[in-house]
Amino acid sequence: MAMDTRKDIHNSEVPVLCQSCEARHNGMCGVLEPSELVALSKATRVVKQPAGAELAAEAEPVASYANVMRGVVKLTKTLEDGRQQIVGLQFAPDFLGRLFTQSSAVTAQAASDVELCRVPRAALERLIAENPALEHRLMQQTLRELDEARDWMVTLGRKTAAEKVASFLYLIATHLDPSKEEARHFDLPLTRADIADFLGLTLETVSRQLSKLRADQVIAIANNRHVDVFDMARLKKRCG
Amino acid sequence: MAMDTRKDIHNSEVPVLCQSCEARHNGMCGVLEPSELVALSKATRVVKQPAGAELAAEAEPVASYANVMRGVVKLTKTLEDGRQQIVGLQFAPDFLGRLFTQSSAVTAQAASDVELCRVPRAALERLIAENPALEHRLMQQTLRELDEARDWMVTLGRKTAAEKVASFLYLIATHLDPSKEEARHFDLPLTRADIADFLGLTLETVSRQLSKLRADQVIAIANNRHVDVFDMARLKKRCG
DNA sequence: CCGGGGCTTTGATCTAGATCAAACCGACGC
DNA sequence: GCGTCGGTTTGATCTAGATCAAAGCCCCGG
Repeated sequence: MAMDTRKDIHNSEVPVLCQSCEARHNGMCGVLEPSELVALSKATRVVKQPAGAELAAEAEPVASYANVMRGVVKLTKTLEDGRQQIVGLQFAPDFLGRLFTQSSAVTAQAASDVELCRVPRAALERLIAENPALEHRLMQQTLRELDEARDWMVTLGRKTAAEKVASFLYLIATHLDPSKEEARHFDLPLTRADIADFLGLTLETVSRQLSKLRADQVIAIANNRHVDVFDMARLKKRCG
Repeated sequence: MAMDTRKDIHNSEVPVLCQSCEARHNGMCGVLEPSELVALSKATRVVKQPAGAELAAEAEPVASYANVMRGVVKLTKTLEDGRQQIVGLQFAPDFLGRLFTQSSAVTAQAASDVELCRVPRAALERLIAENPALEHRLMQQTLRELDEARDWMVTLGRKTAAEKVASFLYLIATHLDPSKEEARHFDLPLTRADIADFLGLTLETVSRQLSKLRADQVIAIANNRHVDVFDMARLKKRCG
């Protein structure tokens, strides 16, 4: 079909649900031809999940992959005695799931209310096998996630509590809204306890450090969740 | 060539250097046809580097990728004020390098004496573009590295010093010798200072915890570097 | 045989962040 | 309007691990 070579000029052949989807622009679906997208969309299902919903459990088989369309998903690992660590946050339009293995090594939980586009395992794996460009795109995201995980290892292993909290705020400011490079205003997608689990701290320490940033006029916080960053450069400097 | 379909039965067509190489068995070269291996081997070069040699610098362009053939490579990140974190260790036959980007996000340094098989950027990227199986294999390794990075985030964020040191020893016991699942005897590839940088501790704390494991008869240490694990199960239990 | 330089161990003290405890705040149901 | 409940803040105290300090060990070179 001649149109296939002009997929970026208009998208009349693209499924309605996909037309405004972030994954179509910056996510994995951007590499699919309209015909592939139509075929894939027959197998996908958009689902909404409330904050707190468990999307996949550590060491449990997962029947489907997903793209995050809206909201934030947290990936956690837990030691036998209950100590918990958040090992990653996924924002729209990130791909969600551990490719090529039956069960996930992490627990995935909705941090905020989320909207996911679920893709059955088999359908996606078939498409990957047929279309190397899709695997390439997913490889790119995986490499980015690995870079980010390693950055975070520095934060966990070598930064002070103050630097950790500043780093967290900066991470959210740069990742929450896919349309902005650095957002000055945003709602925190995590509770203080979750932030602590992401930073390797206690919730009391997180709260104290946020209070300090507020006292120092770097940020303002309204309703516990809403953050205004007065001076992004100053916040960045505090990241260590 | 009919032989191509029988590449696992014998390897008379495989370059001499590759025949006993770990990468040919468990590394990325395992997916290459003999003909591809011959072509690739024309561009590769085996190099030895002494412990401490810098193989790639953070934010500096890298001219080639490599496979680790022998020894251990440490990947580090450094904050402006000099605080350092080791964000990964690469053992034979791991692939070394950040695909699809000009410059590395980490510093790569030989932790022990190492032997590398260097592949020029362009040659490998061309081969990847031609052979999706190779990208698939590299994707598998990248996913495994991501899993390991996330496991380590739990260690960094939530474990005690004692658990961190035990976890490090267990990591080495399971990764250093590609032919063994769990080695009871091995030489530590890192100094106490490096171990500290990997665990987010000080070298004094590492030393104290090693002394404690020795006092508790979990391990013995000879010549600072050589470790004997008396009871692997007990070591594992101490990993938290 | 002696001296110096890495690396490591061990000891004494200090402190960032944990833990324990109490109060606060806003939302919600009754 | 009032109690209660999840999440948060703030305060007082405690402790794991950092920091500071001093040997010790091993290897190498003279």
